[in-house]
Formats: sequence, C-alpha cells, structure tokens
Amino acid sequence: MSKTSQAAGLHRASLAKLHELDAALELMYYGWRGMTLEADDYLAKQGLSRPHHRILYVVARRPDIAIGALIEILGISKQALNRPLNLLLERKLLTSKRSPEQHRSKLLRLTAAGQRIEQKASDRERKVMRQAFERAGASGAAAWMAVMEAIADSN
Amino acid sequence: MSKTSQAAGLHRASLAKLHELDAALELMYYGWRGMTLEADDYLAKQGLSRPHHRILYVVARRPDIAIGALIEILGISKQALNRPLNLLLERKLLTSKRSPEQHRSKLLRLTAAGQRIEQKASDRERKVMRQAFERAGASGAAAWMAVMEAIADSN
DNA sequence: GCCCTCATGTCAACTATATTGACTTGAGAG
DNA sequence: CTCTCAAGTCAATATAGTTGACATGAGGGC
Repeated sequence: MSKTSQAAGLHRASLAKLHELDAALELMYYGWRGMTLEADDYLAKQGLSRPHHRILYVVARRPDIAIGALIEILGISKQALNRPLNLLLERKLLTSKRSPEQHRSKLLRLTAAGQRIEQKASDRERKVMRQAFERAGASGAAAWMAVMEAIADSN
Repeated sequence: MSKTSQAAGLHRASLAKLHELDAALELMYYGWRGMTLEADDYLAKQGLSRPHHRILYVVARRPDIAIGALIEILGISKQALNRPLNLLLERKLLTSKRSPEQHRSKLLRLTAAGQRIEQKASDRERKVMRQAFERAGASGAAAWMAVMEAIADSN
C-alpha cells in the first residue's frame, strides 16, 4: 500500500555520479519520496492511498466538480476513477448530488470527515515543504518554485 | 505503461489554492512528471519502463553490484526485482557473472546496449533539469538543490 | 411522444508493479 | 556431510491503471 515503512530504500548519495546533473535527478526522486512519505503513512492508516488523496485534494479545491471534469484533471480513465471514488462515497468522505439545472451531471463535494482527512494528509506534505522553505529562506523558496515551474512547463 | 500520452492531465494552476503552500505541492507533482515524461516515452518505445530504468541507472553507477545490494538500493523485494531484471538480462542489456572469489554472489554489469539505453533515458531527464537550471541561473540551481535536500532528508 | 446525444455507471479482461510466504538451488565453510 | 546464505522460483494477493462493450437516465430537437 505504501512504498514506505522499512523501505528506507536508497540511502541518498550512495551512488557514483556519472554526470554533473545526476545529483539533481536523484534529488527529484528523493524529494518526491520525502514530501509524500508521512502523508502516505497517514493515508495507509485510514485504509486509503495516493489516488484517494488526489481525488480529495481536487474536490476540496473545486467543490461541486462534475465527474467528467474530475477525470480530466486527474488524467485517468473513468474506470480507473471508479473504484477509489466509490470507496470515498461509501465511506462518506464525499457526497454526490445532481445539479439543479444540469441534471445530467453529478456534483461532488467533501463531507466534514472528508475535509478532515484531506487536510491532515495535505498538512503532512505542507509541513515538509514549510520546513524546507524555512531553512532555505524566502529567496531560496522562490528560486525553488521558479525551477519547478520551468521543469513542469517543459512539456 | 506510461502515464504519458494524451494524459496531458491536470493543466497546472487550474485549482483554487486553499493554503499558501498548495502551489508547492502541485509543483512537486508536476515537476516529477515534467522531468520523467520524455524519458518514460523513450523507455516505452523500447518496451521498458521506470523500474527497468532504475535498475539500469543504479548498475551504471555501481558496476559489479550484487543482486542483494541492488535490492537494498532500490528498496524493493527480491521478487519484485526478479521480472524486470530478467527482462534486462534476456534483452542483453545487463550481464551477470559470478564473482571469482565470492562465488555466491552474481555481479551485474551493463552491456554496451544497456549503457546506451540508460544514457539516452537519463539524458532526457538531465536535459529537462539543465534547461530549468539555465533559466534559473547558478544561484537558483543551488537554491533548488538545497531545498530538495532538506525535503529528502526530512524523514 | 419519439429518438438522439451525452454524462455517468458498470462489467469483463488485461497489464504492470508491488507485496508476503514458502520453497529450491548451489556454493562455501566447518 | 551438513549448515548457512545468496540467489532463484512459485503461488497468492493487492493496487493502479488500461481498453472495450454495454446499460441507464436525463435533456433537447422535432
């Protein structure tokens, strides 16, 4: 469920660097791992995992989103969404209601319990980021964001 | 095999920010995606994927590594390593030989073909990083590394 | 009222990546 | 000859995703 636990995995910096930028590649990998590690542990304790969190995260920021729009934002198929979404509905972390005028669409919303879990999971990720930004200072944080934007937009 | 293709997925910045640090969470996600997108496409064309690349990457930087050590570095189980490793051996991208004195261990090494594929895949990741670092300048790159180190070491 | 479209829902089969547990093989050391 | 240990293999399971096919149900056009 989680790639975490004792899989301390790669003790960073144990590999020879063949290229100058190898350190950057590895930092991206370990950075992603480091940011999500605690959140994944928390989610696993709730019987949830990353895809559930992604759904909760998006719905929290787009209340009354329709299923089709959610599928687009997540970039997965309807069928892949189906299982985790139904679990969240069964667990009453999400509600779906038909829209008044657009009766074809179902609108998704977090319940109070869903909000709590979304917040706790995302908080764990934000905590890691906040600590790193505090160490780096405001200018370091801004530089990090600028580099990440350049990478994200490189497609 | 690849999460890529038309799954342009989340057009960045389409979500309302509930917290100041939400942008950072999303940038980490898109940054990872952005860095690995082209490499994953290339690997998919070779009939390979991320786990194969991880194996090739590590073996390239630790020639004559034993299987046990590889398992530790990758942080996966022996059984999970088995399939992708055997594929790489069948395809003659890796060779394994018994060590002269430590006959119990098999030592892994890249073939010329394995080196070529490892290099091409990693090059695509490095290219993305290099472009982002060029845009950010040397100080921006250093700041990015410092922040990522703080995140990676936060466990 | 009848049909077409379209969002949603569901079923089945498949692939890939991982897990744990149990067992075999093969070489070295005593 | 047996014990240990690295490596290999087999089976069952979970998770996360895919495509394809088809059902349902509401709105809109005529």
